[in-house]
Amino acid sequence: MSAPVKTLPGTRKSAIRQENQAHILLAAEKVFAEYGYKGATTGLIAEVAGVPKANVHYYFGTKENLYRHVLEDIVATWFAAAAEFDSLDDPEAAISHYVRLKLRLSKERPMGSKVFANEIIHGAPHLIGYLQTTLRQWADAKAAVIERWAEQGKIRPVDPRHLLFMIWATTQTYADFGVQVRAVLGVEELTDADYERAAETLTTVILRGLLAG
Amino acid sequence: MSAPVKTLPGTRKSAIRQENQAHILLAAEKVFAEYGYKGATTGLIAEVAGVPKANVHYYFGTKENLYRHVLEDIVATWFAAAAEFDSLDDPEAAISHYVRLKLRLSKERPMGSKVFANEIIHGAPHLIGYLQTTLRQWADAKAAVIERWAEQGKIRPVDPRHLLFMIWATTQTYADFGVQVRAVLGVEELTDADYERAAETLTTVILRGLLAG
DNA sequence: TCATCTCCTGACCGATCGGTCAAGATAGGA
DNA sequence: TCCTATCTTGACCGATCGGTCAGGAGATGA
Repeated sequence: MSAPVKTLPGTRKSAIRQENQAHILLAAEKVFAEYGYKGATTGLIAEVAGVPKANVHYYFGTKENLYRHVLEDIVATWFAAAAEFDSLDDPEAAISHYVRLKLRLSKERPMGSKVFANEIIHGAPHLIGYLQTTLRQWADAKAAVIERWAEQGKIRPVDPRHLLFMIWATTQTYADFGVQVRAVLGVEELTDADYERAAETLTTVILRGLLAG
Repeated sequence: MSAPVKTLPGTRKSAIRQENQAHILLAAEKVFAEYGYKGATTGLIAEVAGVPKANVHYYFGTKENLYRHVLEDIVATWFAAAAEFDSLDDPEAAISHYVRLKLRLSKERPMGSKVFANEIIHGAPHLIGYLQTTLRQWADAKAAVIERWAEQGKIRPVDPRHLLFMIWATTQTYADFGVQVRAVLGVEELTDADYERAAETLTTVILRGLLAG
């Protein structure tokens, strides 16, 4: 009776609401990854999720808002994973661990990686703030750790940020450019052994490239 | 009077035709890179090219056909560049040369790289044949060269294809993920010095990781 | 000069998409 | 049981987009 504020109904989290939102989010991640933001249609997302199109708009309002939720979900997952980087003092263990972690994310959540890649390629209109604040600070912190390793003689001097780009690029390529990887390897799908081989190659080359002596 | 075949008029290359097509292709590469295939509109491409929308369709027929031309242009450029890889017997010179070459392409033709990346991320519907034939054969040939290096003791044994993925990913990330790179480095635009620093880091880490001893 | 291509372009069309809406179905606490 | 908030859905709408077309403007060679 008081203020008829135009919010999405049901801010409270009913069981039905939570479950439907989760289904739609999962379908949206898949469709956004496969067709891009513009190419994805709310109708197709609804179809994949197994609900009428109006239902998608009932729960998320606009396509833009749904996309934002998908992005936030991905960023949160990745950021949680990134927290494990500096838990170790030993560069060999830390980098090896981080590379394998990122590689596992590429394998288990390729759709999320593709949505993120798409967003960045197109200028990161929704994530530019995140890149310039949170991610940059995170990278600064990691760079400090890497530089300390160099000072302590644990690794050779290296530009820490370019090293980070290197790790990100080499691990995410197995998700984002999966089709190319499969074509070159001549396989239908990457097996656990393929991923292990990738992890072995990446960690070996990078660590040998970094470690002193 | 004979066969009224429905082809695009003027297969002959008039000066006007060539110039207009070049303008439109350039604009299309930019718009496709920025907005993706679906997100790009023929109207915007026309506006960027400085011609009426009908003119775009006059020269290229469909959006799909225009996109195909843009892709072919990019693939041709990249493939021409790739030919320089095995011109050298020395792994250090060959890899260093190839990395710097790819990095220069990322710097000078980032839009093309983005269009290509977009195509691959979305499953490469137009390039799957190219990936499975031309690119795969090229990669096989390069893999043989790399394996010979290992047999000759010039480098340590390494999976040659994963090494290629590594080089591709680390160099192209400076074009495709340019926004992220700039945000982390805290700069408005990458300078020649930034690219030199990237080249130095990449070649150093990879070569130290590869070379024996 | 005339004929005949090629080029140019505003106006238009059908299809599709994001989003709305009204009305019915359902669930659950009092 | 009844009431109310939430959920569900087909039908619909305005906007936008790819593509078409008719007809005028230029160019070119005979």
